[in-house]
Amino acid sequence: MEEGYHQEDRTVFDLIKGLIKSLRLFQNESVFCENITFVQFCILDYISSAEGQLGMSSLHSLLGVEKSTTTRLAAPLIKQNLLMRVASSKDSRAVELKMTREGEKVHNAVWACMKRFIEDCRQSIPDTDRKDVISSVNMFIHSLENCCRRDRNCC
Amino acid sequence: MEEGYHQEDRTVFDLIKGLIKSLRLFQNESVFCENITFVQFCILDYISSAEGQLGMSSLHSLLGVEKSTTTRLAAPLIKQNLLMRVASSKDSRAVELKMTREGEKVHNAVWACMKRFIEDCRQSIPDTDRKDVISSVNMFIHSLENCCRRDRNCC
DNA sequence: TTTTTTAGTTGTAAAATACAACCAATGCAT
DNA sequence: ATGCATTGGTTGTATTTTACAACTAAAAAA
Repeated sequence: MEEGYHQEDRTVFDLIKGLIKSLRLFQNESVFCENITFVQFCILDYISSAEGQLGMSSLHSLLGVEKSTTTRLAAPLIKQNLLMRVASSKDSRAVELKMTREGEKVHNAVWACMKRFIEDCRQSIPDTDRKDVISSVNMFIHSLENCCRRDRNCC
Repeated sequence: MEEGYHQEDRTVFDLIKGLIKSLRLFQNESVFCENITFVQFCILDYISSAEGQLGMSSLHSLLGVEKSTTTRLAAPLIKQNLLMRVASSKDSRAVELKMTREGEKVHNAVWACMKRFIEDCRQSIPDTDRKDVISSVNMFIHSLENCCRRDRNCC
């Protein structure tokens, strides 16, 4: 009983290592596509999904990083004129990020590129398993997030 | 048909974003546990699994990073006397990393800590779904790796 | 009205990561 | 045996992500 659980602990850890390794392609720090990084593309994508405008604090929640990190991640996109900062009408402390016309173009171009990669992924998974895979990966993500939320005195 | 595929592209991309977000806890750059980072722990773990000794080029394959990165990642572990460099008997260019007694202690301590986290993860997933989840996440990892291997002129 | 919380920026700093360049050892082709 | 290609690994250089602390000002709560 104890032995079986031990083995499964190892299996879960191997999954985590495997995921980190295979997802590293996306988190590669060098320029990813159209002169932006993968995380920067994610930002454009979140804003695109929010009808072209999103508050910094919403964005920081979506990204799951510190507020300071969100400021730094958005800065190159503002500099490249893919996003613009807009004062919030509701709270004068707050800033909203708005997609520019240029930002839409870059978002679309990178998404077109991304789709080719995703289609390859999809084709690697048999049709019959696909829904199970999607459902199970979501379940795994939620279990990871569950654990991240708990108080810990270590790790 | 086209519409359905489009929607599924989005779903896969959302999975990738979700995974990157939830795995970020591990890749947090601050010290993770026992004065080492998560990736450094992975290195100790790979070496532990290889009976305490592993070549640099094997390690760089397992990690999925550039050789230069492997050198940098191992350096703090050598400095902290958790690993030691050993010349290869087969190829005088090659270096092998050997676990020290201290390294074993740290590896065991961090693994004990890691197990608590993994047990939480495991408990979040219903018993009935667990094997499916493990199998499906593995399938997803393999499909990502499949795509990473293909030649690309972009991304 | 006062205190607490929140929004976001900036200073500072660390870790991971890559590419180029390099040197020497090994493997391969002739 | 010789010459060329490949491999093993390091170092220089540089970028991105990321966090914590400190700060200011606005909003919310007591």
